[in-house]
Amino acid sequence: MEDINFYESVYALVREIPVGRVTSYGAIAKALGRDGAARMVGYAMANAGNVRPSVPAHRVLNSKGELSAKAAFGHPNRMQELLEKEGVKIKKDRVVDFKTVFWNPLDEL
DNA sequence: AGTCTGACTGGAG
DNA sequence: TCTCCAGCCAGAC
Repeated sequence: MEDINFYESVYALVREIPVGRVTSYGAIAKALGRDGAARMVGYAMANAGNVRPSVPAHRVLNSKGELSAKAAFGHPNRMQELLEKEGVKIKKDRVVDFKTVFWNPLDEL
């Protein structure tokens, strides 16, 4: 994935996230060989809404498993609802059993 | 080329 | 478990 833009790489990887699983910005950055560019991943996701095909941005959380992006989903509970609909339990804006639901692109891709 | 910014991160208190 | 802080990187101006 070096022949395309950084953003496109991010979107492509995010689209690989299995339903019912989540990952972190840092994990994605590292998987793309840009360890430390976690902030950039988040910045790229901010534009995910305009990208086609759609990107399951709600499956990308910060390293603590918190829904740090919920504010960008229109309604504050939208992101949580999407995740719970896929089987991911949320408690106080945080994924329950984050370590278990966590999807590591470096391990499983 | 310089400066600012952000859906982040890991460590310290 | 929570808050604060400095370090990070690519893109927009």
